[in-house]
Amino acid sequence: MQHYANVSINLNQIDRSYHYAIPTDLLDRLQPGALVKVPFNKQIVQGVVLDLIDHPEVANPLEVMELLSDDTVLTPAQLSLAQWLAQACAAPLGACISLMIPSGLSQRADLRVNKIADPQPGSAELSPIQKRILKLLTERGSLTATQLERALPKVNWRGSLSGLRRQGLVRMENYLPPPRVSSRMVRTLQLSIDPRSVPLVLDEALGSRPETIRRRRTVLELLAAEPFPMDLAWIYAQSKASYSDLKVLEEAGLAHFNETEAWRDPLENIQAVRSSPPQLTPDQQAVWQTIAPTMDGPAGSPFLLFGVTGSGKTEIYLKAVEKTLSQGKQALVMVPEIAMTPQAVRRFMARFPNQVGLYHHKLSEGERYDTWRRARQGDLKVLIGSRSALFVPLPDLGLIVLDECDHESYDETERLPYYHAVETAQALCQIQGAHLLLGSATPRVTQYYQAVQGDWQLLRLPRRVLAHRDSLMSWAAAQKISVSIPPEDQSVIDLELPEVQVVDMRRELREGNPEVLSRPLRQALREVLAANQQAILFLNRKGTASYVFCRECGFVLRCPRDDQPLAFHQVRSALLCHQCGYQRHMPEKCPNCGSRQIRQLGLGTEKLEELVKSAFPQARILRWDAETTAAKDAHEIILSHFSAHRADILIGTQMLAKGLDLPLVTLVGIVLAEVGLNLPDYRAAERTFQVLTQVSGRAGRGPLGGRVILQTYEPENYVIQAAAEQDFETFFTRELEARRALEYPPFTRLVRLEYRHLSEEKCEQTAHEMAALLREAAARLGQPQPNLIGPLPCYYRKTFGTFRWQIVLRSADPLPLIRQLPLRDWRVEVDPPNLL
DNA sequence: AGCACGCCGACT
DNA sequence: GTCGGCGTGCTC
Repeated sequence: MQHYANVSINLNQIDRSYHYAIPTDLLDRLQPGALVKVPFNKQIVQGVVLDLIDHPEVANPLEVMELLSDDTVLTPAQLSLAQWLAQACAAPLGACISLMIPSGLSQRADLRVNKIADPQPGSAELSPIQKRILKLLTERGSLTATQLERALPKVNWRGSLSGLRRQGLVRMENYLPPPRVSSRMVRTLQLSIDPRSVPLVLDEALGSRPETIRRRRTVLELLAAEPFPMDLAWIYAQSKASYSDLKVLEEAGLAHFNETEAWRDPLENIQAVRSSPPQLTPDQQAVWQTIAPTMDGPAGSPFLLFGVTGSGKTEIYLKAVEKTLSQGKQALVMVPEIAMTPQAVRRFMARFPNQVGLYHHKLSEGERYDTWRRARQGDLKVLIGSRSALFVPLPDLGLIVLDECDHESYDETERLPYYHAVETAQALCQIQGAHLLLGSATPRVTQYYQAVQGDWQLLRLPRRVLAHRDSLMSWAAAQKISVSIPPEDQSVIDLELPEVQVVDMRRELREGNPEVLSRPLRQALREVLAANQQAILFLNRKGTASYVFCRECGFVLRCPRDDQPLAFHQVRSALLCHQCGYQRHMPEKCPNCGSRQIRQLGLGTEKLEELVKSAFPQARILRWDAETTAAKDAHEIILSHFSAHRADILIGTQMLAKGLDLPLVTLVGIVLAEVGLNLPDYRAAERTFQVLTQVSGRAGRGPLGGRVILQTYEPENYVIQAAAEQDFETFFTRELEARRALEYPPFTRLVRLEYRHLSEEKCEQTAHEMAALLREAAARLGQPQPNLIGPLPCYYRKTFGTFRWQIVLRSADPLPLIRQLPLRDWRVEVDPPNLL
């Protein structure tokens, strides 16, 4: 019998597990994955049993205090996934396990403080803080750490408390507060007799007054018609009966009360009409014929479904899910920004009624808890969610669909572990033997590289499908417009990509137009307004801040050593290369053409709105960016206003790239295409290409067609040109060569080490010490000198008053080296999504 | 994470 | 002189 448990502590920074003795009453109830309460360094905390062991590594381990879950909280697959995550992300195991505990169940240690004596007149004087604490305790009785924190913000009350305890004035007690969620139970009533004997029940058994007898008989008939226990609320609504009526039926032995669990379901009030699969287009047919036979066999390499928005990827997802369900397995469907895209959920609900669950961080704790339990029981066959849905247990997982796999919301950047949903999904599929289907209109360079290398299987849906004939006709009728529709026999209509016109802004300036809006864009806007159609103006705000370029010739100031754009640093009034640390003064004149028109970019959406307003005073303008969407539901409000044609021009940032079909939009104006391209980051080119093609795709989503006007100071740049041609292959080939030359992924792997501190000197010093440790560790491992970028200040050098410095390590296999380092207080990102 | 311990500057 | 700031080490 194994009398000890190896327990992972559910605290974010704990990087190892600890051994505890199992008390006899728990000996046969503890198993790997169980949630337990344990003492830990004078605290009481939550932990998860990793495994049961015979011999503890310390002499007299403390005992497990309590089993907190009847069932295990983590499935075996989840335990494996947590261990994989800890390795892959170089993150503490505790943080990885915490991800998989539904937030309502997770408990944090708390402190309760009680006053046990009044200060004696003769004894030592109390400090001001101690007096305040005692006063609070006298007024309010016992206080928890949370309450003290609220009452005494920014005060070190913990330190003062220990003094009070030494004097015997207060008692402190560590405890674990109860979980915040539990199952919601509803009372039900069920027939105790055979339904066929209900008509035989005598009136006398039901009561004395005819009215009462009728009410109670109605209840019996209701129950007889329904073989399952019935909610009391449902009975009341249908029968006018009251609780006392039901009680009488119970006492007469005709029915009995029961309790069943009521699921809190975020999809409860969403209507979806059941729909059957449409006929596949020939392209879809071809793709499906590759996927379907593979899905009959064991899981192999992932599929990458490469197709522009509107090319019909979702129908393939639906087919794959359908096949998974027919094999008796569960499917996980991951969608970025799920909270903002109810239409995707509706489509799955319509195809798989009553089998779909929804999971994302905006749900209530109760909804998440119930969805988690239904998924674990195998009740839910399809789970749709954001990246956090990866950590919902699906014991019979057969398929993961990951839509728009290039999307940045699949990278966790806020808190530990800094994981990537695509790689994590891949690991989970491997653990559970499930198939993986990725989809993207604009895959990342690293992702497409995997596909061309053959690690992933590439599938293409090259054409945009406009719409099915019927829905198109009804839309046109509703808008009171006439559309020309191709011949009768085509039920599906292909849609051409919009035409893109590149406007050279240097030429505009030379020819006497110094404005932000070029003459062709103004003209196009005039035409759109005259035709009562809609336009979108796009300005990529990311990176508008600080690169320096010449308006005369388009020249961007770059590092002479490695060609990275130089960033302008206000404080030092200097230009700095974030790749190698090269530094120089801001020049007076353009080094390329001698013009004095050299400046850093300073245009935002707000300024743009102002310019457009004065140029087109009659137009109704909406602005859509981080500022105007701060309020709750602002996204939907702005979008619905615009799609209802209550505005003519929508001005916005990258948010515009995604979103609804807007068929009345016939013009997309890209105000300055190369913004973002000049951020000092290795993925700047691919992000710019992605956002430009996505925004261009907003034009011409309807039968009215559409066009794109792309303004730029760098019309020769390969990213701009490829985006204008919507030519992914050319972009990919050129970008891959650039990555190879600069030793960036996919040719190396990166690890970003970031240090934050209030003092910049401290940052700089600590970063240099760490760089030295890195070199020592490499030598110890017998590796060549590590390939480092930095130590350097981050591009966003100061955020919320703290300074940031970073070291980037480039290596084919950086993890063994990273594991050698004392990285407490450092932020460690393996395969960082950016280097800013 | 949070607690103890030990070292330092600021103020009674 | 001590209060309370913070850096460091440890938790079965």
